[in-house]
Amino acid sequence: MSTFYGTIFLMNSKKQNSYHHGNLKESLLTTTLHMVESEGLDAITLRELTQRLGTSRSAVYRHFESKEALMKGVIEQGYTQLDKLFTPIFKDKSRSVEERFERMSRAYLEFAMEHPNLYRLLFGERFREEREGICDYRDETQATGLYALIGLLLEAQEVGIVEKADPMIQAATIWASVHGLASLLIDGHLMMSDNLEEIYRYMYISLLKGLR
Amino acid sequence: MSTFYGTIFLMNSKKQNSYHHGNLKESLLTTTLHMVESEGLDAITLRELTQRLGTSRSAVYRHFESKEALMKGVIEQGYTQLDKLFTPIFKDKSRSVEERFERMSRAYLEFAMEHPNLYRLLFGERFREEREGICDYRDETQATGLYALIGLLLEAQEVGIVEKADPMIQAATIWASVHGLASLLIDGHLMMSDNLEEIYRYMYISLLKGLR
DNA sequence: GAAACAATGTGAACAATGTTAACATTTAAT
DNA sequence: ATTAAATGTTAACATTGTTCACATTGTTTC
Repeated sequence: MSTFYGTIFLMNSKKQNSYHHGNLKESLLTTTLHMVESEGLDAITLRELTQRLGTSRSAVYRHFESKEALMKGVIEQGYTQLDKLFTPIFKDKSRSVEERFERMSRAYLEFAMEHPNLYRLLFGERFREEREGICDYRDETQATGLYALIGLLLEAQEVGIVEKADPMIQAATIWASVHGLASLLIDGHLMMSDNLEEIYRYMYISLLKGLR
Repeated sequence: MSTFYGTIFLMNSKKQNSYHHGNLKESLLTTTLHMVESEGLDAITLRELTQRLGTSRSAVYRHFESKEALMKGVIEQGYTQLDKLFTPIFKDKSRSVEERFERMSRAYLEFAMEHPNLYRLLFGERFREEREGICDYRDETQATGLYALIGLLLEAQEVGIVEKADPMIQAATIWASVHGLASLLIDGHLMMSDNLEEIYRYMYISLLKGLR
């Protein structure tokens, strides 16, 4: 995912010998996201963050009410990145429904495993309040949540590879499976990295089989 | 789950007018578990904890190397409680395999929803290191992890309601589904408490259907 | 262009947290 | 009874997020 953060270093560097940073708010969001990804949620301290940007701690409070408000902004950025990653897969009408399904679940799991810290930020136990209003699965414009999955399910129902039933409930079923596997893996509950592919295949196949 | 903590109040109260507490280590573990359950992980501070027990903060360090070591002890207690809850369901040979399956998954989900904070402590993102060595699914004596589920799956394969395949992988598939649903629910990703029963039923049925 | 104002950044302080070290008290062992 | 070990206390420390008074820069208004 090098494309995600390609512009970081330009944005982070403070304008030389200037009192004002220039675009501190943006830099704060981007750098925090970067730090979360590479070092985890616990590594985020305002001191470390502002030190990297060459500003003082209290400068943060000119742009965000609190650290949590900053994190809320970072979460928003994270979901945007997710959308950018997933929307093309969902909307790629050149591929069959089956293919899109397969690619979708794979991409989801891969994202979780390649960016465990970011995944925990977006879907984990912390920042539940900060997430409110950001990740609404009923928002049609968001591919992140359940909504895009529902569209795909409706197509799948037409093609006949998924039984006709409430797509919302089917989407929840699928999301639960994939999110559950991702969570168990990145949080160290399933220590089976050797046969991960096997597990994934079995889960994916039996998942579709169960929905047929 | 009132039975869990029936003895707390006796154990927590300090021996009157005595320098030594009596059983501080036990009280620390029990009270912390209680606090986690009722107020969440963030509410656990050594100050609040020791104040409730009538001791000083630093007394904790006579029994635990650090706060994290204390939490590790609490996690151990939590898994013990889970085992006590689940083992009878697993081993109740008076019931059919189907019944035990159904009761098991229900009990798991109910536990997560009734004790979300405790569930997060045991299975969430935090305390991954502290969990190490405690929750090993390969330990035959633990009903908590995958092992008991594997036993049940072998029975189910005999009866014919589950196809013959690697039970470890099947167990991972089931656990992922149930854990995924539980996590999404308690962390506010599925705001559908009204039709929760419907979702659960659909997921459970399609899960079994997929494994057949 | 100068003055007034808003936006943004700084430095010193604060309270809350986990942790440690030196000392006190009780219990157990010899 | 004396000594040693176990257990608890007090005072301090470093780290964290946060706030407040002040400084600097950018923008608007006349």
